[in-house]
Amino acid sequence: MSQLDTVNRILDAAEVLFAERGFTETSLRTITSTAGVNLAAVNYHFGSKKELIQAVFERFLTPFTENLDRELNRRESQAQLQLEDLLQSLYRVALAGLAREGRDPKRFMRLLGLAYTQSQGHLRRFIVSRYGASYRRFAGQLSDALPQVDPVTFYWRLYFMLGATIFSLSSFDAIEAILREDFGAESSLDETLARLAPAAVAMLTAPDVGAG
Amino acid sequence: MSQLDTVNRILDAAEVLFAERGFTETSLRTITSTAGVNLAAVNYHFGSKKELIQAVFERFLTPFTENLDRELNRRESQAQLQLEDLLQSLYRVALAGLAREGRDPKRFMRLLGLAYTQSQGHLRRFIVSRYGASYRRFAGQLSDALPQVDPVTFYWRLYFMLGATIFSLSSFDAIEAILREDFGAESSLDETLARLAPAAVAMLTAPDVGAG
DNA sequence: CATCAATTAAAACGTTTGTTTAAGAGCTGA
DNA sequence: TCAGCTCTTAAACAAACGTTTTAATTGATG
Repeated sequence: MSQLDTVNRILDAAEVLFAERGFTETSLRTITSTAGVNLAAVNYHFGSKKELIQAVFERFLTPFTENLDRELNRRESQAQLQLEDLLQSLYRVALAGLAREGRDPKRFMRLLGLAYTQSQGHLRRFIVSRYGASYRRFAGQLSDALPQVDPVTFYWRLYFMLGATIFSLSSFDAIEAILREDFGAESSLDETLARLAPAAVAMLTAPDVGAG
Repeated sequence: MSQLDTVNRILDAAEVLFAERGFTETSLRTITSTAGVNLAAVNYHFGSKKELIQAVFERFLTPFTENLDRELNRRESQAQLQLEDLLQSLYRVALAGLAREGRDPKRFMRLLGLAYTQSQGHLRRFIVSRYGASYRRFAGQLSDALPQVDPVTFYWRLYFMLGATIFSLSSFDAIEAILREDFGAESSLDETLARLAPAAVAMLTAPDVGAG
């Protein structure tokens, strides 16, 4: 087993277990025994548990933001500012790009949800410093497509949209199971994104009552 | 110090610390030293850490659902099915009711977010079994106010709405700090709810493209 | 084949965790 | 006043945690 094997086996196991249980609830012993490697391998290859967590996110977020940036470049050169298209860029191009590389987009959203809600200060700092530029660029193009919306209102709605997206997609399997039981209706991720995009657009473009 | 004092001091400390750090990241020793009581008091009065977590939620959710049920009763007797009013019931009556009883609605939303995202199976079961009826009743009235929306679409949008609400309100302080820095605009919870309600309405009533 | 660095392995480290125990204190009612 | 119950206290428990150490093993290079 080469070094690269060991590192990837650890990342694979950690990614699945973190998404299932959270960071604190997943011990290094569970990760290493699932991966079939020695306990000390984590500290040897990654340094610490914190750095392993960051590495798991790096493996997800780097291709994701690369896909997103490519799409934002394409859009910028064409000066298109269609709102629904922009969300489709986020939802389809970036997520489908992940899927094409063999990474589960649902697991990605689940991890992203954890990054927001589990109070891991180091992780938030890591993500902001590493991927904050792409996020601000996307938010900027989104804001440009909504010139009629007051900036403060826009940013609140951006967080509403993020919440709706991260929350529902990170709990996708649970919600899907409930709907399947109650309505016998199977839902795919693509189908859910096709529901989410127009709902998000409606929320972003709602008449601004100008609270405050 | 009476027994009731000890119990309440523990609940007060646990509520704040859980909301700040999460369940696993908060030790019983931190809770009891913050509360100024003996370590063993938690196991004596509550039985275990899990039951303490449930007790914290019970103290929040019981008055919240009571307020909500009262409002739903009032609406049912009047046969009003105005969508925006219904959300205002949830947002203002229930949350403002909490505030009137001295309980911080922001902390409540933060805890509710944790309940969804931190994988505490026992807590989810506790909440569903105890407060599921009120939730289904609210969802039912909301569904009745949207007769034109396909049931499966409705339920997905319900989760989108829950996500937007829980996510943005549970991170209220963090978001507010960012907006204050970037725009110098202070945001109150009431103001944010006044932004959230119409955004949620717009999302729920968006044209149903009928995905699937 | 011998050498040397990189990697793996097993074991132990010191902390921290939730929980339990056993003794003490404080109050109540007879 | 004293028995009896409730509650608090201090101490200890075993288990689990992340990390470190030291030795064995591997694989490439001279």
